[in-house]
Amino acid sequence: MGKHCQWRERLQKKGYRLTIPREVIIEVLRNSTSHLSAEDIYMELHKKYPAIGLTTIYRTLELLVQMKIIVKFDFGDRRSRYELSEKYGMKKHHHHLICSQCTKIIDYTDFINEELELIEKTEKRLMKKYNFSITSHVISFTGICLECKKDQT
Amino acid sequence: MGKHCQWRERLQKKGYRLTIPREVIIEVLRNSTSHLSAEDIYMELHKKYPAIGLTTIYRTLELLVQMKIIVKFDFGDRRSRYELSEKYGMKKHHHHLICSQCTKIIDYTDFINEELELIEKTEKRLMKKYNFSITSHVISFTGICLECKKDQT
DNA sequence: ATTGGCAGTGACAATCATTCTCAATTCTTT
DNA sequence: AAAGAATTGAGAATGATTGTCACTGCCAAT
Repeated sequence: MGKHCQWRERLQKKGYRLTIPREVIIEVLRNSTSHLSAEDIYMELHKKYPAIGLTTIYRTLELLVQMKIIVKFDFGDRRSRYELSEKYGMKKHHHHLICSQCTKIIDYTDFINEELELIEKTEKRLMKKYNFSITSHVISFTGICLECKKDQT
Repeated sequence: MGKHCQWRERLQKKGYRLTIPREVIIEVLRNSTSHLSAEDIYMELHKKYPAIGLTTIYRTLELLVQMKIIVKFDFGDRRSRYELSEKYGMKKHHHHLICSQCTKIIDYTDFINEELELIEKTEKRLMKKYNFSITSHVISFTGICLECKKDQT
C-alpha cells in the first residue's frame, strides 16, 4: 500500500468517521481519469449505490477539499471539478489544456519540471513581496482542440 | 488615442452596432481596477444609467468576450469576472494571486517576463504535440493573504 | 419620408449547480 | 441499552446566469 491509502488515517485523526459514501467517492475519483464534477460522481455511484444522495456528494467533496485530500478546480464551465491531490492519488503532477469550444480537458505532464522550477522560484518571491502564504497554483492553457477546429468550417 | 480605442472599429466591422450600453460597459471596465463581476458592473452603471438592465450586461459581456475585447475569469467564487484584454485596455499583462479566505485578488506583474518566456516556449511545444490552438493562458497562485492569516488566531 | 427588417433591449421567467434545513439514521462510547 | 454526536437524504431555497418575448430604434431600399 502506498501513501495513497493514508486518507483514512487522516480523516480519523480529525474525528471524522469512515463511511461508505466517503469510501466510494474516493474510489470513484481514484479510478477515473479525473476532472469529475459532483454530478459525474453521483451518476457513477448511482448504479451501485442508489441510496447515496447528491447532497452527500457535495458535503463529502467539501470535506475532502478542506482536508486537502482532493483539489477543486474551476475551468470556465460553471461547475466545479475535483481530482485527488497528488499526495493521495497516483497521478503525477500535471497542468491543464482546455478546449474552450467543447470544454474537453487534456492533462499534460510534459515540460512540467521546467515549469515547476519557475513556479517555485516565483512563489518564493511573491510570498516575500506580498506577504502571502501560497498553497497551490494553477497553470492552464485555453484554446481550440483539433476536433473542434475541424468542425468550424 | 492608443490602440485601446479600436474596439469600436472591431465591433462595427462585424456588423455590430455601437450602443450606449456597450460604450459604458467598456468604460466601466477601463476605469476599474479590474475583476468586476456582471453584478458589479450593473451596480456601477445603475447610478448613471438606471435603464440598463442586468440582462444587457450579461449579453454585452458575452459579446465582448467572443470578440476578444475582454477576458472572462473564473476564480473559485462561483461568479465570472471580467477584465479588458491587454490589446484594448491599458493594463500590463499580469497574473493573479488569490486569497482563498477572503477571495481578494492581487494582480502581480513581477517576474512576469521570465514567466512569459517559459509560457511561450511551453505553448509552442504543447500546440505541436496536442494539435491544439492555444489562445490564452492562466497562471494563478492560491493561498492566504496577510490579513486573513492574522485573523485566524 | 415611409416602410420593412433586423439588431438591440429590458422585464421577467426559467434553469442549473450548489447550499441549506431538518428530521431520521448510524456510530461510538458509556 | 441509552445518550450524544456525526452523518445522511429529501426536498426547499439560493443565486448566478440564460432564455423568452414583446418592444424600440436604427439603417437601407423604396
